[in-house]
Amino acid sequence: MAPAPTRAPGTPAAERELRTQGRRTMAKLLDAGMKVLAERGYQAARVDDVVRVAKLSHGTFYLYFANKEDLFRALATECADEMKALASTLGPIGSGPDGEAELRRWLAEFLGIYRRYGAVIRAWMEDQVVDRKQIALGLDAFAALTAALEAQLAAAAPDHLPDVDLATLAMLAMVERFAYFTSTRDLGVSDDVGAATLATMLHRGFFGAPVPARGR
Amino acid sequence: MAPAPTRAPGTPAAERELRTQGRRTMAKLLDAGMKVLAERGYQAARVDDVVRVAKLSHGTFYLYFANKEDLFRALATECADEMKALASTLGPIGSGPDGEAELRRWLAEFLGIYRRYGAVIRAWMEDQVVDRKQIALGLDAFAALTAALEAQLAAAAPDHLPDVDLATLAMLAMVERFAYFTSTRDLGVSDDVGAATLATMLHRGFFGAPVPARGR
Amino acid sequence: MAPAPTRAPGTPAAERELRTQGRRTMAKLLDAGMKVLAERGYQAARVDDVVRVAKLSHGTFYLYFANKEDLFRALATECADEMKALASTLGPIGSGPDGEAELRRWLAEFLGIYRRYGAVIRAWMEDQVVDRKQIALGLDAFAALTAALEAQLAAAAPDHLPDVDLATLAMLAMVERFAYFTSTRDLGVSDDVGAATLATMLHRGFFGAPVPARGR
Amino acid sequence: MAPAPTRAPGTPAAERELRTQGRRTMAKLLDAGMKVLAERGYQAARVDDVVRVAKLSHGTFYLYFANKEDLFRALATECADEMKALASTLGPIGSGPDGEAELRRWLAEFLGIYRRYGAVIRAWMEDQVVDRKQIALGLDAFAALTAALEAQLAAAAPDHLPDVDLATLAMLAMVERFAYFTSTRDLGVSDDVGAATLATMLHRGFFGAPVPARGR
DNA sequence: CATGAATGAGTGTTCATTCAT
DNA sequence: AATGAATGAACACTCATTCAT
Repeated sequence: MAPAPTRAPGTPAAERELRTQGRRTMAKLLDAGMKVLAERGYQAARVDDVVRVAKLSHGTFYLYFANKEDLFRALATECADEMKALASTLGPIGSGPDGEAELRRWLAEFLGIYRRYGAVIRAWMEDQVVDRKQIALGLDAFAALTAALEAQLAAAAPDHLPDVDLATLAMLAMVERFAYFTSTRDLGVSDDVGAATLATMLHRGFFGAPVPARGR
Repeated sequence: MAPAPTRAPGTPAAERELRTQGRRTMAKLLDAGMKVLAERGYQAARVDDVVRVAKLSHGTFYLYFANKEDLFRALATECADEMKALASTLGPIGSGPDGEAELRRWLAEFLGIYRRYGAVIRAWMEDQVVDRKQIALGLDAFAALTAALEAQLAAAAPDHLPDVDLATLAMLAMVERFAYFTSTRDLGVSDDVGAATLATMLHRGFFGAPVPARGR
Repeated sequence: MAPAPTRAPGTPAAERELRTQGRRTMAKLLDAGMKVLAERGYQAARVDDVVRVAKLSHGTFYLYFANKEDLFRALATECADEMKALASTLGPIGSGPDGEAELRRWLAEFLGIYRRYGAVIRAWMEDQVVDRKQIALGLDAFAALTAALEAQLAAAAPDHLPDVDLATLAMLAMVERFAYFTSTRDLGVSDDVGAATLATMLHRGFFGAPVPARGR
Repeated sequence: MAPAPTRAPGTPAAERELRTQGRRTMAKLLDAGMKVLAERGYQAARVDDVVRVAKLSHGTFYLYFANKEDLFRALATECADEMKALASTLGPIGSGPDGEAELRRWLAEFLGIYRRYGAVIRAWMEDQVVDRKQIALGLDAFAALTAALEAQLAAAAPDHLPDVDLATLAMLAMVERFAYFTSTRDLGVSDDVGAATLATMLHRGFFGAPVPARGR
């Protein structure tokens, strides 16, 4: 008899149960949000842009998200989840060819995530975010990556690096910027080539891989 | 007092001749602009903030700059000049201790510039800038740095790096992010310590410096 | 199931014939409407609130009422009917104890009506209503009350009051506000006590009842 | 030399020092606010309406008030001040002609205040206000009036009233509603006539004034 | 009969820029 | 040379109402 546990319309959809169409609309908004974030950046992203890209009306947006922040928070959560999952997959990186291969594989995966969530990651790195919860999500995700990398770095290069913490930070920064440049500037660098180049440099610079003999 | 050469009020001061007081006011605005840029970031910087920090009125601002962009353009010009000057001072970087020392010196200077103009450099790196002229200024400045670094990198490591272009880009990115983190997050890292750490890593990772033997 | 008499969906139910369930739904909406009106007031009452309280969907509302106004008009009609019925029951109010008793009885009944329809009455008194038809309903209902009171007042106090019209108005206003305060502020005053107090004051102030001798 | 203690533009004017023109504009906004409040009521009052009446632009409004609430708070403060001042002027009200005269004088003053601040007073009485500070202002002002009236009522009629608290409340309510009706409905009742009628009724109903002998 | 979804006009607020003094 | 004041376009968010299922 009771007409089902419907929530108040107007309640952002995170707390409602969505039907097929509702879920499709939500996905449209998330996609559009990601697109707008990538194009305009965090501060300049307008709800207007999002709904235009999603081909929906202004009002519909607020049927699914409490406000602009809420949409970005949802994207940040997705991204943080992916990054933490990625962090857990990093295997040992010795100074030999196997180590470089593992590094290459891992970096390629990172570049893949960056292709979708780059704008979110950038927003974290560049301190564009004001919202507490989102900052926390970012710190969390980065902490996971840092921990994974630092563990391998410490194992591989116990003493030739002046400061493992700082080195890890530098590595992460370099990886992120590299991903940014190769994904936004049209450098014509594929994920695979990018990952390989980056892996080589990092392997030598941080993990103690030997530099091939000069000349020949 | 001066009979003629004054322009109509509203003409940005760049094209007027300034007396002592005028120059002082202009300097106040530039300083305030830099401060606000550093605190708020490019997008969030408000003319309001600038004039409040400069302790001047709203109207005065537009006596000296045609618009917000114009102020930031002026700051960008200053910054580009410093960076190009810095680029021209980079000496040869061999794989020995002299090379590392030169690298360290140069990086320390860069960190110094970053301390004042970090916000501008960041705005360039992070594509926050929309204004064509500013983008051009940034590309120019970065091109100078890139050229200087790439020249030394090519001389030092003719063939052990897969892609010198990309490697240079990665280096620059790393240096900038490193500067950013050490200058904004309170990591308690002095310019000197930072430059030393960074120099060591770069020297080994890019310039072919040998890694000290493992263990001992 | 019923072959013909159903109207196009969207036609407010006032003009449709309702089955058992339909009548139940309508009652739910009216109840919810009254509740929301009481809590939020006329202007702030949202269709959203009404359907949430009624545990029905947004669409359903418009199956029964043409619009928000329509619901409130229905409530206003109910209330006006009750008030007019009440008006017709007021008996003579002499300056003796019988008069006071009659006044007390009548006021108690009024307080009862106010308990359910207070929000509607208040909306009338406070000119919150914009809708012509509702205003007319209110004027009508108040006219009935006024006429009844004025008749008794004129009979009881032919000449000691400066202006019978104005006095009646003042009485009504006082009664309404009294009902409002005692029903919303938690003054812990029961309908009976309230009616008694009010009756005493009105009886003396307007109907010429003697004030008991000072002292005792 | 120091260019004066100017505050940030954008800071609501309550905290800035205003020049002649600024003060004029502020007054315009306050007047317009009062007018709109009276016409539209608290909830329906739009900033748009206020600036249209004041013949100012939208942006100007926010130069003088932090937001809509802030304007109404300013009006409420003015009103509360007037009411508290009025409360302090109420003299003894005996059951003789002098008492009635004092009551009449005081009521006439109240009606005067109501002519300007009626909309604010009504908003308080009718619980239209949501803002905490404004509610507090209203309670304060009403408490002052209540205390003044109650003191005189207690002195004049120590024991013939069933409940002095409730009686005071009823009196106040009646006075306010009376003021409301005579000031909004076009009843053609001047402040003086209104005050006289009201004074007579209250004097007899509450302060124990004798009712003139029936008939003659 | 009922529902979830979508819409768009309306409202409060911010901020770069112009103007009169 | 400097200032206080005014402007209006842009943007976030709400809510009565309509529609497809």
